[in-house]
Amino acid sequence: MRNTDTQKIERVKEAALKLIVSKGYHGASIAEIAKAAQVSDGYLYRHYANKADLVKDIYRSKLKAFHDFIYELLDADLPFKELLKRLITHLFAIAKEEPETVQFIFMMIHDHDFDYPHSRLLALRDICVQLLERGKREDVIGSNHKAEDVLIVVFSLPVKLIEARRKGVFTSHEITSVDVENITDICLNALR
Amino acid sequence: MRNTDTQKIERVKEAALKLIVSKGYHGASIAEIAKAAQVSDGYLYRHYANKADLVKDIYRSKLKAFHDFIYELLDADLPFKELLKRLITHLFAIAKEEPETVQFIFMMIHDHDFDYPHSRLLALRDICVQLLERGKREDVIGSNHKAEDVLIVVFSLPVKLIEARRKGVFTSHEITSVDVENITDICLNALR
Amino acid sequence: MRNTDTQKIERVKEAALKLIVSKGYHGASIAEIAKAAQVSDGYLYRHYANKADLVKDIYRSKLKAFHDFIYELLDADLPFKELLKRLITHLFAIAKEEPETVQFIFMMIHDHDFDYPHSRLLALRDICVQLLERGKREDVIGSNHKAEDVLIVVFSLPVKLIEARRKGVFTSHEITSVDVENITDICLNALR
Amino acid sequence: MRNTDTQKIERVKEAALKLIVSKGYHGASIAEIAKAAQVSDGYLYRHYANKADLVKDIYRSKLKAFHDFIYELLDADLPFKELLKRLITHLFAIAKEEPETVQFIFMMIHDHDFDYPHSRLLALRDICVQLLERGKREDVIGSNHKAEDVLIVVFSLPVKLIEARRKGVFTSHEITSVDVENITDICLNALR
DNA sequence: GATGAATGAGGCTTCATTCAT
DNA sequence: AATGAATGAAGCCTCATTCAT
Repeated sequence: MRNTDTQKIERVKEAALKLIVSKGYHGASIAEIAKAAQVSDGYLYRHYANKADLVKDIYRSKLKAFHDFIYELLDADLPFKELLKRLITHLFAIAKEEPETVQFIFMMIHDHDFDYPHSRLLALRDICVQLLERGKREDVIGSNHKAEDVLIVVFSLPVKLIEARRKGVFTSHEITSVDVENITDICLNALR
Repeated sequence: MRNTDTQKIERVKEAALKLIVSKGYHGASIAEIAKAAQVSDGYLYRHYANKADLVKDIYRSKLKAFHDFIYELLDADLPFKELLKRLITHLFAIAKEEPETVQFIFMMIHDHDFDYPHSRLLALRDICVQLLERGKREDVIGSNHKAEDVLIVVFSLPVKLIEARRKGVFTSHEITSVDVENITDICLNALR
Repeated sequence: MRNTDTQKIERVKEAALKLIVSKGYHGASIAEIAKAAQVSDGYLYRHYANKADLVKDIYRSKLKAFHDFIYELLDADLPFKELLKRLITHLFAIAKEEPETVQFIFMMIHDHDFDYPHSRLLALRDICVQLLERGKREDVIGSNHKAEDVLIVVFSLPVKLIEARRKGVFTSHEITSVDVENITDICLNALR
Repeated sequence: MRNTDTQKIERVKEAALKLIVSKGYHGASIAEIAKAAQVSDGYLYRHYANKADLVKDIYRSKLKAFHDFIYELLDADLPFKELLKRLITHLFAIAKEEPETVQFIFMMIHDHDFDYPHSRLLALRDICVQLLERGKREDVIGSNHKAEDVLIVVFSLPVKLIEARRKGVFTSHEITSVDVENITDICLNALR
């Protein structure tokens, strides 16, 4: 029962994410989400007060999953470059395996109706600070740099590549390990 | 008459942009846009076939204005670093003076209902290629880099800073000339 | 439940028919129809894709009910004249008991937006052919006549009387059995 | 000028009739009518108080033209059968040459928003009475018949044929002189 | 707990009509 | 006299949400 329940709500979240990415927040109706999740319309309202709440929950959990992954990386005792490479590899893997998730986060970030959750903001800050410290300790990040610089470099360059490829600005080739190396180097150079 | 007309439709475009940024495409109703522009609901439909058309027009024109500015920079015979600095300065100026415009473009880029106009894609490509050539000629961009790398670096780093400041990830300080220098240097390093 | 449901949708169809007759297709708004049927606006759209669909359904069902009645008459083994009399009596009865229905069908027939359903066209053809055969077999219809003549005579004369009375061209007296006799005779003469 | 004026308003009436027939009363917009008539939207309102007035005027004038034609026939001293034949020929001719006119009248007749003009009702009555008298005088109409019977027979049978052909109930062949003879005979038989 | 029928507010769009020019 | 830009009421339809079962 608890099991069924968890599966049901997971199906709802998955369906919501996919439909919102492909049709926008308002374009994805509760009826459609419920149908795709093989759940009744009313079922949603036993778990969430309204549509926005459902979306916020998905947003929060996706961000958390990403941050959790980074914390795991930080816990493993890796050289900075290796850490960065794995982080970028992970980002590209998500973009490949569940491109809707990346799209979804992009959409939410730019939708004023959905604030970036404060707890996530704190986590993001913390992550950047830790990365900066690691980088400086290993002398791969210049002493003049701040945590904000890390944020800007590490969390925008890989993401911009994903976007550029999806849009086919120059090419639509799948992202490969060559790209990982390239982006990692660019990031390292940027922060030198 | 012609004058009034131009002002009216400009008010509509401005109101639409602002409301869409603050409430999303679907959240900004025609009624609200028209009211904010002090225009009747029907007025819109004398100029655009529908709501999407209005938005596409704004999107296209904002992108074009940005690309036009860059082309002007390219035409002026500036050293690469100076060119880059001015480009970044311009981006920050827009973000400061009309933050909604930047937000609007972000939203559109991530909204599947609104394709990036093909003509703009070509312009963007062309701009990156020209920047790459300039950079290589002056030996400030490494010979291993491609136009895509320029795109990723030049068009994501400054923009990410704008976003980080707006969200107050680390600070909400206004962006200053110090930041311009900093971001310019990071970009140059990134492409070395 | 099922019961309520059927009643509801019947109320909608009835209200739609009446309002369309009195105000025309475009004159009868969904809001008005729904209100008259004591149903919400949205209710309609759980049963029909749109307004036109609702109207088509009513149109089709009214024509079918009429054709079904004639088929029953044809199945009963009546002399041609008696058959004709009953058909005409039925038409007048409908015109008296539910004048809107007759009006509705007239309106639909002359509205280019609503095609005469093909299945009904075939039924009408079939009915005329059967009537012709019967009449010829009993020698009350001249051998020179075609099914089209039957159509023209049987389905226009009674209907034109209904219309003339409704408009009060000569009189607005209710249609009586005397009229039935009269019209029947005129029809029989016409096809002799 | 007067000339131009008359032409203009005639163009408007013609455009209105055609558009109303093909798209319905509400489907034909003033803008479209004005455009088709190469006239400004506002021009209509210098001649008619509103859209309905324009339509009423067209309706009235089309009916009048038809009645005038019949009065001319009545004035010519023709045998009843010849008179009837010419009337029917005329009806078919209109149906062929300007089918929209016939359609238009049908639509108006069944549209409760547009009353049959009283003056036309009187004319129609008068016409039927005169036809009845003629027929009786020549002994081709039975003494038992009333003016209403004439109305029903003469004004519904030919019209129903036109409709049947247009809809292709049995055939879509153009109406020919053979049909004229046939319908004339049927009418005469009907009134014997 | 779960459903899904029903609601009705609100969205986009059309178009008859007005009126300044 | 004639225009046509502008209006805004009103129409059709969608969909988040509720609630009886």
